[in-house]
Amino acid sequence: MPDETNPTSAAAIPTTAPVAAAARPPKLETLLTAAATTFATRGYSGTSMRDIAHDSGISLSGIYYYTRGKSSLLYEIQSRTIDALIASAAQALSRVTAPTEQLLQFVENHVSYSNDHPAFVRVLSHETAPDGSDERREAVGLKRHEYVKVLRDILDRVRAEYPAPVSTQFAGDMLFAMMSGPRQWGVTDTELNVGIASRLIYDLFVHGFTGGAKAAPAP
Amino acid sequence: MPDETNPTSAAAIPTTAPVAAAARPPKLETLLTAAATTFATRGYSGTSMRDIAHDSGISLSGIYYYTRGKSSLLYEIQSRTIDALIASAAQALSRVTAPTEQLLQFVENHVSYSNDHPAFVRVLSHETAPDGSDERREAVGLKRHEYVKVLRDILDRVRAEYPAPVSTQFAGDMLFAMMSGPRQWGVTDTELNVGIASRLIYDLFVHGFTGGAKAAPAP
DNA sequence: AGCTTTTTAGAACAAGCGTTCGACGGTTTG
DNA sequence: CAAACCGTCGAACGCTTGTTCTAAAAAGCT
Repeated sequence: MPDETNPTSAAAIPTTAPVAAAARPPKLETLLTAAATTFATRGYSGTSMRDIAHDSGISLSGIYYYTRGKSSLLYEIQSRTIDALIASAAQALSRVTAPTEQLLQFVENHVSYSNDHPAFVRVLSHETAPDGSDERREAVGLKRHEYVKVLRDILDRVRAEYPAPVSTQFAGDMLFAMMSGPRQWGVTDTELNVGIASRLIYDLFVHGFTGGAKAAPAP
Repeated sequence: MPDETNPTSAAAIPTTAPVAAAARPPKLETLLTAAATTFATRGYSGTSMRDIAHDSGISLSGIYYYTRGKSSLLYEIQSRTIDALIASAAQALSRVTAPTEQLLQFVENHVSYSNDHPAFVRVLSHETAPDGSDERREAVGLKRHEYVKVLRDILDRVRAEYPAPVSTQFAGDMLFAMMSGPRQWGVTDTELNVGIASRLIYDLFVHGFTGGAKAAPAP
């Protein structure tokens, strides 16, 4: 009986495994992916366990063998996603040292991860469990804050080199808004290359729409 | 029997209305406000008609006297909001002529309206009816596009005066993302003055985080 | 006063919800 | 071979959902 909070699944080591063992992902993975996709499109409350069962190919009651329930599914998705995001960012940042270069790395990492796992990131940033009353919500919130803090520290270091018209906190939130967008309003073409998109966001955020030209309207 | 699609409610003109007639808003208004607030906090699917009944003080069945059903409630909220947003923006823009000044006016108008009616704007930008299959969804989408177009035209005019590193469409979406944020990530203090907040967004968007300084990391 | 129209609300409806239960076949263990 | 366990699923449970029905109270009119 596997538990969803199992750290690293002490599965039996296949010493002499069958040769043609297809390397298909374990069912928990399939389940979480299907759930994330459905949550992302229909919303948490708009998704029924029967929807997830249908989309994942697992029977309704079978889901409860792998997870404790609907809210646990959401928690697991959000928890894994923010963990992966933090780890991925840390690795990306270790490659450069200059503040502006680290900023670009952070943006590229976030955009890239969002592009690879759009459903998971969307569920992380847009959904919240109405029922899942626990310290779980706070646990996710805490890690999210940790991730935000990483960005803010970078911005502080950038600010030390160049003048900034707004606070670090405010600028950080705005940058997150840009990176998390756009599934709203005009909906910019999502198929532009990750590197290019990251660069566009970076340039717009750092230099502004007028590209650093001296121009301000009278208040 | 009032109809929700009634254009301007041909109510009887109170020629000699009772003197102490309390000027409390008509019930439809109360209903829509309560529904918008609940939709904004619990989400469309997470909100039950009984929730709305409770929050509005109107009985469950009484709601169906004023509206056709749940999805109609959402449509009415979104439709009224985008209409008001367009009208409000048009009026604000008529006050100035210079492109950058119009841009600031647009931002101020949007932020101000979002501050006055946060629930309505949130429902407009974040919620969508899963069931409300109709030309209604497209009707709202069309008007939304109209509103987006206003911003893009302004940006085009700004671009004619100053060089811009990104496309008008992309920049417009990013600006909307900034203005619609932040109910995510770090959650910037929402209680800062509307005028100041608008100015911060404007400055960050136009001049960038480095305030127009010459600085770019090596790619 | 009566009569008609507008507005309210309790009760009930079928459908869908999250979750649990008990049993099934298949593999591993003794 | 029997026993224990693992993974899986159909069926059912109690409860909530959006919506409708019916009737009674409130308001307007003559």
